[in-house]
Amino acid sequence: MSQKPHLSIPNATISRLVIYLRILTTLEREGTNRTSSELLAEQAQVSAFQVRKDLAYFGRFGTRGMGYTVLTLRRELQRILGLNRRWNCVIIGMGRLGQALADYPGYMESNLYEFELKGLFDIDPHKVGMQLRGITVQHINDLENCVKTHNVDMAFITVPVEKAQDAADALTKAGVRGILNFAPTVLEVSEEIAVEQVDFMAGMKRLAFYILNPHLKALKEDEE
Amino acid sequence: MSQKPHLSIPNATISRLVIYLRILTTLEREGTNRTSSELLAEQAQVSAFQVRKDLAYFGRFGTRGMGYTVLTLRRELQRILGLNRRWNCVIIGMGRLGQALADYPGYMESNLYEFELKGLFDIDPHKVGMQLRGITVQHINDLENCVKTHNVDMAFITVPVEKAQDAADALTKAGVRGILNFAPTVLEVSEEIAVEQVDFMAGMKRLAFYILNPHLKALKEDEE
DNA sequence: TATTTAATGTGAACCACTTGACAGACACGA
DNA sequence: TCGTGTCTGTCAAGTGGTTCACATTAAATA
Repeated sequence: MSQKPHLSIPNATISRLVIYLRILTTLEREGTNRTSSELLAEQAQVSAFQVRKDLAYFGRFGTRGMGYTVLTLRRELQRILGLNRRWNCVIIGMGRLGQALADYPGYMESNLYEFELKGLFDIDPHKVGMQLRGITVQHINDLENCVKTHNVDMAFITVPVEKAQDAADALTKAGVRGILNFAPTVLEVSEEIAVEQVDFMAGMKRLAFYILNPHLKALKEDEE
Repeated sequence: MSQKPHLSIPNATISRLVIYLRILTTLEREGTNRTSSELLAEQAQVSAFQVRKDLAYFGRFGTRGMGYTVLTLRRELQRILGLNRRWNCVIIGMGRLGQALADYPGYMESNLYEFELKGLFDIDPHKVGMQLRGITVQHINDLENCVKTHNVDMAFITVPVEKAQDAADALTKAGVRGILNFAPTVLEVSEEIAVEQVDFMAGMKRLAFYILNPHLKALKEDEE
């Protein structure tokens, strides 16, 4: 029915919802109509309890005795995660990683379009003016203007680590509501701005630890 | 003193250790000699209790009344995480992302060298033979040979999502002990192989949710 | 050497998340 | 239409991680 985020929802639940959605999208593409908490659990490598519990935070989506309709549950998860609307994005930092992200073809992966790049930014005058996917790289000074005119919701920070906090500050000032931070540092931002971290070097280091300590095998994922 | 991983150590603790290590490395570079749980906590955006508890899983590294010696604690964390040795790595999938990773300059970031690329692989004959950072791209069939001769510890999977499980299977067969998976899918691998996920699209989707539900502001990180 | 100060290390309390078990509800078949 | 089987939704129990308070210990100073 309606969105009813109770008192609190585990962080890990959100990560898993993203995984369930991915599985459902694949099932749908394969032409499967029905599924169950058991099957979803197997694919996501969690328990069936967990799947049902995760879904229960947001409502009732199945029919007892029958399981879930793939199409319906996929739609519901998409709605819950906010992926039934378009999210306007910008990239800050047009180094190698920023360019790769700008060129990434998979932003509009589902039937409903999800993420759209509205601007590319760098501080280096040599980078300004470059064209990527039909978008011209602008100077960081023009960020605020772009955010206002295009209603930008979120930004990806792909600048060198020592510039990441500056980028976050500029984004805050410009009025962005969420940041996906690829720089290996903990950003300081105001309460109202959501931050998610994507850090592959940290992943490598965790991996090193778990290879050395196999008995502490990761019990769950999170993410990122 | 010695590594003494008790019964179990929280997953999140390992993620935080990586962050503490990063902070200590920066402090050291800035010439700071001493620090405290309070200061580390502030930088890592966790509580001082948490810092001390996390460290306590592995031993005693500070002096009461004084705090921690940056140099010592940095070394200890490096040892705990297994970053005082070299890790031999390969990349599977020489698409855009694989190439960017191969070209990444920061693998040897600390005084002790940590990660070293020993091979690059792809299934596409057009990619085989390419040179990146002085390494020649090989066909996936030569993976096992490379793993054996170079004592490869871990691999990065950067193939398209539908090929990721095949890559994981090949790596398992070749005898790799850890996988950093960039493909948006949950890999099925044997118990003994550690897997860490790096998934920026999942990060974007979580971000969308948290922008829509600001009151559920992420209380901690885990990265992924 | 005694005293003071300061910040660690840790056992216990607390809280949140996961696991479990089962009642409830729906579809299907007779 | 009634009975049966099945799988969801959820309340309760258990586990694991975080928070807390404080005793402990080391350095500095007189």
